[in-house]
Amino acid sequence: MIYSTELIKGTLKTIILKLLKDNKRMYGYEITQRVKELTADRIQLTEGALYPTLHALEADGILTTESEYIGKRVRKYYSLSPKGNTLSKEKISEFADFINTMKFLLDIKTDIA
Amino acid sequence: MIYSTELIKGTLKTIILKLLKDNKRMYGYEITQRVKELTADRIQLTEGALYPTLHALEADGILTTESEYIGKRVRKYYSLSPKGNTLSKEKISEFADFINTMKFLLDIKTDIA
DNA sequence: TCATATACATAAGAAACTAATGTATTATTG
DNA sequence: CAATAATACATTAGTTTCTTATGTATATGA
Repeated sequence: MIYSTELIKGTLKTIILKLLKDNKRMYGYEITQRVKELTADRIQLTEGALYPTLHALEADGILTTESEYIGKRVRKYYSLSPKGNTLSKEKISEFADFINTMKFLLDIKTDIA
Repeated sequence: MIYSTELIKGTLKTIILKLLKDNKRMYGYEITQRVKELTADRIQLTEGALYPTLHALEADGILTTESEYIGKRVRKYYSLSPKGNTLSKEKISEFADFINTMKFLLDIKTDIA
């Protein structure tokens, strides 16, 4: 199943914050690949959405960056700031709560598997 | 918990289609009240989002309408067309699938209650 | 060597929302 | 019975956030 784009909207920040919570530091391209892999291609982040969001999170003091050269190519690593660490937890639990509300509203049964 | 607006984005159509699937016919204001009630005020649809969406769904042949006078006031009832009935099922199962993907991605445990 | 993958970035336009405003009727309550 | 809140529709300006396209450059594999 490929999700309609409208459905994924609003989840990008949460996804980024979750991955960085688990991985200490990641670079943009790596994030796109990891999400693709973890969701069996169901969610494919586009660069046009990802990079501006990363820049905004950095500007807000939620992410910090370190740039490194890999050969001649720059790679920009992102990490959670303390503020970002807090926000990460908040966003994930907000989404967990949202799931429960929507499951009730849409009368969706949990799979027992 | 009050959800961040970005989170609810993209779920409006699905919510409308689910309510109309269960209720045969409903009017706009009724939909806002029902959602508020069913979610314990967690999701509050705004009229500026709801009415244009209802109009768009009608224009797409997904919803049909009947206007009735209640006293001197017009009330506009919406119902699912056959096409809308199909779409309703699709949207709900798409969201159910999306929930599972996100639960896995964010490592969210299902509540056993 | 040619195509694909890696890796960053921006920018125009579209979609979908918020917040505000507008109009009008009906019900409640002090 | 006057004022307020609730009911019920609708639109619009502006914002956010995305898509799609484009741009630049290096690295890899066939």
